[in-house]
Amino acid sequence: MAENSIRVRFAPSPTGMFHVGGARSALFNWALARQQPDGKFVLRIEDTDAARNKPEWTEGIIRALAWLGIHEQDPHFEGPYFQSSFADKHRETAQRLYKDGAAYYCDCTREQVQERRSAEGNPHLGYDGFCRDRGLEPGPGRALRFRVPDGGPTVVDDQIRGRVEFEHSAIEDFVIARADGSPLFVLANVVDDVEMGINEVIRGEEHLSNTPKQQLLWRALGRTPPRWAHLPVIVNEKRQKLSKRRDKVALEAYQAEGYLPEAMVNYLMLLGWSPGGDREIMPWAQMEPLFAISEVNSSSAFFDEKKLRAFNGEYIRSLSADEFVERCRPWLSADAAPWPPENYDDAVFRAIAPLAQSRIAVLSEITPNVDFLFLDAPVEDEKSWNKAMKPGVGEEMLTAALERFADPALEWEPEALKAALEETGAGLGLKLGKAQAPVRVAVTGRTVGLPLFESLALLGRERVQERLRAALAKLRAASRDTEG
RNA sequence: GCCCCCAUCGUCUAGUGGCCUAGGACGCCGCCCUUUCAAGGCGGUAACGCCGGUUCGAAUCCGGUUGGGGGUACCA
Repeated sequence: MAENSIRVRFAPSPTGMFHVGGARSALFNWALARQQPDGKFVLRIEDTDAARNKPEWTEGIIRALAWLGIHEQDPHFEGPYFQSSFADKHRETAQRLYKDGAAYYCDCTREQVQERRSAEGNPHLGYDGFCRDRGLEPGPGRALRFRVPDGGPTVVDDQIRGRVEFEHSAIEDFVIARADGSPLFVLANVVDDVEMGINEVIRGEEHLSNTPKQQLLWRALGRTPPRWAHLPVIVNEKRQKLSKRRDKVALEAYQAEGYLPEAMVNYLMLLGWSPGGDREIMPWAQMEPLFAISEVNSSSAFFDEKKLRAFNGEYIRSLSADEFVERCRPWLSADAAPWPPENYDDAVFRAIAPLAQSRIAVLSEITPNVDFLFLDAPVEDEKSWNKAMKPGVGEEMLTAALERFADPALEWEPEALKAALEETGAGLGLKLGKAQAPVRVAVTGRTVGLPLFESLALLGRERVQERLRAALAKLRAASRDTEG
């Protein structure tokens, strides 16, 4: 291990979904690791909870990281390690701390502490150090507590926040191992970081209050603490930390909607950091060398999906035609698409795709744009229908169009179709904008969509005529109903 | 309650004492282009929370205040 090279870590606990905040954290860490020839990004799965120990959770994490561009095969990647596999080391370290006198056993129950504190009139204060000097031996019901130094503060030097002081009087003698000997997060985390030679810890702000405790632990272990950096939290519209219960935080959810990883990465990097120079849309390769942890903002950032969408649209438009088609594939597949799989025609899709590319902001929107080509009948959208098929326009226009389209001399290609519809519309005193509406709804089911004449050309004369006739029939049936 | 963090347009940010009558982006609103809708072009809306100081000069430094947020477990 190159002694001076950076060793950062990303230490998620497997919960079955990958949090966007975690994603940003991972990205920041990754950039730092990649900036140095021997820099390492260590993935450590914090699976100490038995309930959080499903193998598929871990696979999900690795898959999500790969989606972001953080690949296991990259030489800067190390791991994954599993916290659970270091359990012996954790217990051993707890014992060492006890033997050194840095920690002591305590048999106070939570209730006892509460009672004593209430008696003092300070019910909100934490543990009171009752067992500090009782010299308790290890035994059942006895947890191990860290002896926080009496006087003075612990100073945390944070790369983002600067110097943060915590008075020791405000830090209780915290538990580092439960009565059953199992270690707590605060200990396990430090032991692992020590073991893995982590020299820079970059994590969410919610860990800032753990930091003085951990720094004390590093010192008690005779080690130099890492450099710390606490990232601002990502918040929702109500300015609360994003929570998986109430907010859309799963990276997988965004992926499923058709957000491109490039766009997500770009957007996430901008949450708390900026490359400066009025630049925002910037590929990862350019950001990576520019990123500096000390430039990260210290105030919380709202996760603005609208802006993410805009970025995504930008990235979609920058795709080549072929790439765009490939990226759309998951939404066209038999199990995802709403049409009968046998109706799908790749050549037709390839022909229409470029027209859709500038019109969608997330990939999943490709489906409603092209479904009319592969569905047996267009979707029924009442609002569209009512808007386009107004009396005096709908029936007349459809009738005229049908008549015009029946002319075998009419070339079935966009330009000719446009001219034809312009002409039929003019015959009814309608501009093209008005004239095309009933035809569009009859053929595609919707009032908005891809350019109409290309759509008609691709659908083919017969199917267009068929749909026009069906629409007319529906219209006439409806008017008979109202008259009768 | 206690500890800690934070504070520039609605949002993400640029800004590190004079270049700021505060720049960009998203959003929103107009206009242009136009077969619908987008895309694109042009233009507009809108911010340094408040009060004191320091200074010849503060968005930038200091103190306070207010307002947000995070943490307060034998969770991670």
